[in-house]
Amino acid sequence: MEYFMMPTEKALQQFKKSEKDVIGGLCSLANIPLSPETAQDQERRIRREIANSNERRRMQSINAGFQSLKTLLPHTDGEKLSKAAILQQTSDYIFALEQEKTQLLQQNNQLKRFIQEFSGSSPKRRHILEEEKAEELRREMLELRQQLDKERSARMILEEQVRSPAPTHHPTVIVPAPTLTPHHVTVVTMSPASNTSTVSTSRQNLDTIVQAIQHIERAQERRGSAEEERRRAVIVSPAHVSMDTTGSDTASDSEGEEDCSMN
DNA sequence: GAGCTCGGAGGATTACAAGC
DNA sequence: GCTTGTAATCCTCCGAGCTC
Repeated sequence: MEYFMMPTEKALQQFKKSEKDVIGGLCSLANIPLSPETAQDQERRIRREIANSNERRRMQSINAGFQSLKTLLPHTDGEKLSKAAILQQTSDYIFALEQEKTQLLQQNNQLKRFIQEFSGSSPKRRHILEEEKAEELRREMLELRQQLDKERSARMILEEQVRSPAPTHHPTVIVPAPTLTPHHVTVVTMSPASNTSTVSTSRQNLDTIVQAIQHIERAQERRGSAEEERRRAVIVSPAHVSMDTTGSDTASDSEGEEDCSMN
């Protein structure tokens, strides 16, 4: 088919060449002495044959390589694969093997660490573990401090509400300040928001009340005086509170001391 | 310069779809 | 089911370029 599409000149050239080959071959078979030109052609033909043979061998080695590659591929027994497919699948297979290798190395390292941890720790290792523990404690302290700051600011807001002139109808607890100054009191009010706000706010309020009660109990133990108890820790109405607290310098002065009471 | 490698051209073979 | 056209793949040949 493609032969007929070939340019006429080329076809003719090829035909002439093969004709020469045939003639040369016949002459050599018949021991007919060749003209100098034909001998040259024959030499060329021999060279060509050698080159072709080499090319065949090269192709055979390439194909052998492809076959050996194919045998290394998984699940290719009897499956027909082109050279391109063999190359592609080989590439994929190598990639998959490398992934698997990486995964296995990671597992190996994990197991090594595990064994090291459980096979008696060296002083150095112990030191490292202690450092880690200390770091963990530092983190916990930091978290507690942040939580404390939050609670403090929440309480400041509450105190601000207490100091405001508008009367509130929420239960208020006056907590004796844990200081030596006898007239300092801390006012803790259930905020109106506690009814509608989030659970965390209610929890904060509840915690504050509990802490206030504990404070009172401690104060009672310390002072032992019934009269002082009555004066320093009373549950009063909101109107009372606003009157009492506005007169005192509690809110601002007790700020630093609350840290101790809260902690 | 001989040998080797590479790329292009052409032919053979095979698989598959479409038309009858 | 058979024929035909087509695409894909492989092999061989050949010339050109590179290496030792």
